[in-house]
Amino acid sequence: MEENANLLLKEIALHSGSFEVEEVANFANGIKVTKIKAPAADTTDISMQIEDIHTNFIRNAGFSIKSDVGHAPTLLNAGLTTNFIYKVTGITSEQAEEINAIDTRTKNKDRMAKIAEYGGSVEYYGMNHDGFKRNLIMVDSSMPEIIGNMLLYFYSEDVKDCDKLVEMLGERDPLGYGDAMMYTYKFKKFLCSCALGMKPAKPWDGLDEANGGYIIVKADGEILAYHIYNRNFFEQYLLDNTILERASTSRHEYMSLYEEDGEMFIKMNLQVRFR
DNA sequence: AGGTGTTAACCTCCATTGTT
DNA sequence: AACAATGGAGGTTAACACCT
Repeated sequence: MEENANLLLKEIALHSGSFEVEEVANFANGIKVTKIKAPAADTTDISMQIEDIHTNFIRNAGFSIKSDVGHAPTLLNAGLTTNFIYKVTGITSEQAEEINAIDTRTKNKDRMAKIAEYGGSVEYYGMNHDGFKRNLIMVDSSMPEIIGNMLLYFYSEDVKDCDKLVEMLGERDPLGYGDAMMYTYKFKKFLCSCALGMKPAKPWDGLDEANGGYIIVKADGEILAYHIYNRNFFEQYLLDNTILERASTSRHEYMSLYEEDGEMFIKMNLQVRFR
């Protein structure tokens, strides 16, 4: 086991992209491992029996494994479901057409900049998918608005670190709490929910699927576990190590101005990745 | 110290794969 | 067909060593 694990780690570090390691594949087949990942719908990658030495309490717990050896993994994947809708005022149809035509490599940023240049203002309006909205409301009734504002900062001001974005929320206080802590606390709950099994489109029951926590494989192969028992540490880890990402605009159909009932809107997409 | 070329890391955007 | 998860191409930026 150890020999093959080390070999595989070495090979992964050596290659980029997809490749085959025949020796390890043969070994895996030999120990009756034919699938190398859990089904996409499962958050739990591995089940372990945890024994508490203080209470002798033994239980089975599911852990989710995230690896930094290859590409940075995602915490929440983008989809049409993760689009947020914004109302845009102060932009004419002609200007909108011009803005939509911007097709630079950094078109997200550039289009937002152009809207600002033309004196347009963008304001959170709603969510694209009622199912995801429901799930967010389950975490916190203000979550759609909180994340909606956060996304707006991300796309218009080019700040992507979650911890910085939460700080900005605290300073600007879009929901009028008068208390910056509120945003940090609530957003951590959101990240935690994602980590433990909440998916955008699937109605969430609020129960933790990966009820053990996370196992993180660092880039050098070192393994560390975040147990949900230390929930505060776990949540802090998530906040400190995640960024928002711009997913494909064509694929997820966002970042284009469009008119509906004489009013103008734009969609922005949410995707969270580890850094 | 300041300029310059090279390399590595990071980003952005898009694609693929497997599942339901 | 929609969704979740992850891979990958290729450009941009930062870091570094080297030279003047």
